[in-house]
Amino acid sequence: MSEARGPDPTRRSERSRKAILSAAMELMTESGYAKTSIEAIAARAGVGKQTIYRWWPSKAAVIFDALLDLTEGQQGFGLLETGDLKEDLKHALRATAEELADPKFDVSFRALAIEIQYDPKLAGHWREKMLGPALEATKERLRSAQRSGEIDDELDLDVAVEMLYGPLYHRWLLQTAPVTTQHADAVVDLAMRAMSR
Amino acid sequence: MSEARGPDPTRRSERSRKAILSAAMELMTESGYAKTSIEAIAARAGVGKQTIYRWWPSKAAVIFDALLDLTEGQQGFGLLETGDLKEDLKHALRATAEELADPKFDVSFRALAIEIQYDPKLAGHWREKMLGPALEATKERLRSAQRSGEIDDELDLDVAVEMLYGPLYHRWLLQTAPVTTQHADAVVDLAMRAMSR
Amino acid sequence: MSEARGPDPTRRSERSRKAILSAAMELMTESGYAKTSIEAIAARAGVGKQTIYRWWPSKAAVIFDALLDLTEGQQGFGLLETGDLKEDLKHALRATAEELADPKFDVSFRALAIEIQYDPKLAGHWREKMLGPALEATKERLRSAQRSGEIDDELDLDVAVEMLYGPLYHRWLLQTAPVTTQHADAVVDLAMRAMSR
Amino acid sequence: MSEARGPDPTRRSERSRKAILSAAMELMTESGYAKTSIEAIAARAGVGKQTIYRWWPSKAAVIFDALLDLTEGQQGFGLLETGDLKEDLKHALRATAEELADPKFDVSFRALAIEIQYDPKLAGHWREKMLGPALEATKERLRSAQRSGEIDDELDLDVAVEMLYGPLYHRWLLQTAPVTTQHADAVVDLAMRAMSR
DNA sequence: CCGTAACCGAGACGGTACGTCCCGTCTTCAA
DNA sequence: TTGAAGACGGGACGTACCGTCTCGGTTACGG
Repeated sequence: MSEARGPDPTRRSERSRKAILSAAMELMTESGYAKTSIEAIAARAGVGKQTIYRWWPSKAAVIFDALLDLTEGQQGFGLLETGDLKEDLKHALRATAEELADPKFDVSFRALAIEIQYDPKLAGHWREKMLGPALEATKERLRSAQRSGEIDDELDLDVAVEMLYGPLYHRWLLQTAPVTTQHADAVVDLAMRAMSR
Repeated sequence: MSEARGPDPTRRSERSRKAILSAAMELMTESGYAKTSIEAIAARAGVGKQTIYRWWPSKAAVIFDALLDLTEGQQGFGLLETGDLKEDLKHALRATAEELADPKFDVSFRALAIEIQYDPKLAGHWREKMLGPALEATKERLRSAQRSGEIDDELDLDVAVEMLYGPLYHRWLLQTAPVTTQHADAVVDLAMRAMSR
Repeated sequence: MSEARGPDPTRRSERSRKAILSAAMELMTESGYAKTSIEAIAARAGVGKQTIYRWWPSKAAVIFDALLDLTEGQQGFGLLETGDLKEDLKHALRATAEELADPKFDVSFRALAIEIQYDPKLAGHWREKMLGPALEATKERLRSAQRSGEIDDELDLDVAVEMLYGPLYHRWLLQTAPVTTQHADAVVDLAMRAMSR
Repeated sequence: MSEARGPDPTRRSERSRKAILSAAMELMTESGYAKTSIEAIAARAGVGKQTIYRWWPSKAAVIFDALLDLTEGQQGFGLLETGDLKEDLKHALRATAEELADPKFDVSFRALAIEIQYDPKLAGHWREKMLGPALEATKERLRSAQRSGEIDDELDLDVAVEMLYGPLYHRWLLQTAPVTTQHADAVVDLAMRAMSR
């Protein structure tokens, strides 16, 4: 999010960047998105407001970077390829379920899910950096399963991926029931029946 | 949302109620949730701010009622029961897809999906009045299909319902692709393979 | 200064008005004009900033009203008419000298003397309400002295008045020497020599 | 104003000094004192902010130097000594009147007249370099007139000088009427009546 | 049929946060 | 080492809304 043209990125203070990102995350979990003001982030981070406005175009962009920072260092997005498709998918979906159940993630993720409605640039970053990798990796694993004959090779993989992750997001978004690893397992078991042959 | 204790509902001005709700909807589609202020709604509706605060506890509650008002008069939530399960499900999911693709719905629905995070009372109404009926109706249709032997009667119907609606919401929420009736059909076709026998 | 068109003056809070004016005066004497921010006035007065901006167009306008409030209730501007012109003038100039020497007055008066440069509306009020009355009263006293033959009736009274007050303001503005009642007396004594016959 | 201890004056860039001073003057006449920020002066002069802060302690000090620069090269402050006191005084006062009527001078002079209230060091320079010379020269001319018997040798020359310049400054400061050479003449004519014998 | 108690429109109030401008300091790099 | 450039922590600007409050006016009901 931080590629603004004006200021000189080589002179950027890494110290401030980190302080801002972690102050943002703290405030999000403590008080939620609406009450997390730029002013409060700046104060908590011990930084001038301008230093935030210089490098990020909006509160949402700060949260986005903070969330990326949090995710970073996590697994390399590639799915396991143990030979057992069902287990590999369960592994992936359990990770997603845990993320969605983690309050740190939950609050920020949900907030960004709205903001992308109004901010096309943010929406792009969101798709490319936030969701794309995991979804693409899953699709790739399914492609490999098609090659090995485990699943139907006529299958529309986009819909298949949605059938895997969709139920989790449905539960999470609409708060109809808690998102758990058991639920993830149940989803994979059922989805496999649709994909087989 | 309008059951607050203090004021006397019998003396409530229906004229103001309607003006507020439609002003709210207008502003939401014109400018989005964040910029739709109570002040602006009051001004647009030709109403004092207090008249809003008297009857609704928050902006989200106003939007919620406005959205309900919009949905109202739509189909009676019960699913068709033509004997052809696949067609009945397609009918239902196409309706949902069209709603999600409708900007009027989109903006408000998405906004409320965040707010329920912070407002448990709203979350309750949301589940009961907004989502519950359609989801429950679908579950009921699946139960009837179990009874008639069309689908597996060991099936976990909660997960089955999520497998139907989840892919639509996934696409819509994450903006990975447009939500269309064709997509709804594809989802039903695939999900049927998981539910059969 | 407070005749702005927008807000309804009948609903104005007298309590706030007074609090603002005296907070402004306090801060002026404590910290000077530059450091007297609207924000600080509002905070000290226990008032929202908007309440200041609603009724005054600028910081200078607030100070102006505060200064007027201070002056108000003072002598009725009319000069004494004891029959002894020299004594009457000394009475008037001593009062002016005391004002100029009073820090409360000094700070605000000097600040306004700049601001009128940029704000024609303020300049008008300044001439009409702040300076005009005293100057006009002095001129009137001189006119009466002309009628009674005490002073030359060819005299240009505008210049005569300036010759009385000018030396005091010169000293005060340029800080060349302290402004005292003794100085006022000396000025009157000398000026009388120019006006006589 | 430019004698700060730290930096080495022999290495100072004359180019920058001039650019800063004239940028300051330009901005003062274009936008007034309040809107003439150090940042704007630096930008207009094509100079880093530090170069200003290195050599001047405050915005007022820059303006002061800029104003001195402007005055410099003007008449050598000494009053004419033609033998005709009245004409010599008129010559001097007309010059002052023209200065006060010149917008370039007006804006800066007025601004400094406030600042000296808060900055004793500046006040000193102001008295010594800005006002002192002209006032002292006038006093000297009056002394010479006392010696030649043209005017009363009991006269308090400080008050006499104030009686000459005071009316001009009074008009200028309080904006009661325009300051013109005609006015200067009228003042001298009247003041001469007080000083004679 | 006449108070009187409510809702209503309007909007002033004490506040919080916005996004911007500028302060004065500090750091980097070129000449 | 000076100077151009500009990032930094910070303070104030003037504006937009927040949610509460008070003000007339206008129904509409109970004595």
